[in-house]
Amino acid sequence: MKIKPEFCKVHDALSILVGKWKPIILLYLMSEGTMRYGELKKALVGITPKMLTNQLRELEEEGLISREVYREVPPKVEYSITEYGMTLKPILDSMHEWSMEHKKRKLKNTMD
Amino acid sequence: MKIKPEFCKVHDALSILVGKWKPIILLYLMSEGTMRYGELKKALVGITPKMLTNQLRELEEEGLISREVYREVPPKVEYSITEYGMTLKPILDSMHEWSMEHKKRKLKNTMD
DNA sequence: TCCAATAGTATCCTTTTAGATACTATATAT
DNA sequence: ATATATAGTATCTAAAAGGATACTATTGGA
Repeated sequence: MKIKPEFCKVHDALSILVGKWKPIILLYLMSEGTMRYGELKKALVGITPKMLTNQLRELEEEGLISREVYREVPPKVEYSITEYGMTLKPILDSMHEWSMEHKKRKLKNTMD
Repeated sequence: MKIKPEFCKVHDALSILVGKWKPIILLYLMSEGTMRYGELKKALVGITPKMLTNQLRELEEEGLISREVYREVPPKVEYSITEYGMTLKPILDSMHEWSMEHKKRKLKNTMD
């Protein structure tokens, strides 16, 4: 059996999740529900406005988060996780879980 | 609460899985158990030898696959999934599952 | 003696992703 | 009239990931 990456479903799922700040943004919104642009910017230490906007747009594009603009001055924009985005939670949780074990394992190996 | 990507466990897990061909290689070895370099090369349509070697080395580095060299000519090298690598299977399976639903969803949305 | 088969390396180039930094629009409060 | 707060854009640069292509070592068999 032959295959190309484009036809690999796991590859697809990963490509939606990948981006230096995407998992963190999702996790934040999953636990907070809603956050303003500026709040996210403060929480994500080191992110540039360009990257923040970019990652948010890509997540929105996939329907994982939603963007609500309040027509005020100064501007107010709120981002929240969608119901659909929440369907990713079990996957993120199990990755978190797995990663903790992986770290332990690596530590043990370097001690031998 | 503030956070950097390096301290995000999900980010860590992803960085192990990411690479254009890594998920496919893992899935192959999970289902086949063992494959030779050349078999993988044939299966992974379009991969260059450099990339194949690179992805295999990185997966080996993490302990997810193992490499066995037979001292023969012409050379024979077999790659297999490790027991440890198999612990990723539930995660890959759920990503596969999720991705199929995601595709359906996208399709439905473009039809509206 | 020369070729075939296998599992790679080596080198150079292109594309993608991310970082740094400066700038913008606008109603409100002073 | 000016400064302020917020949510971004714009532009340029650096680093990482991936692709194309040619090359190598080895030895048993014709």
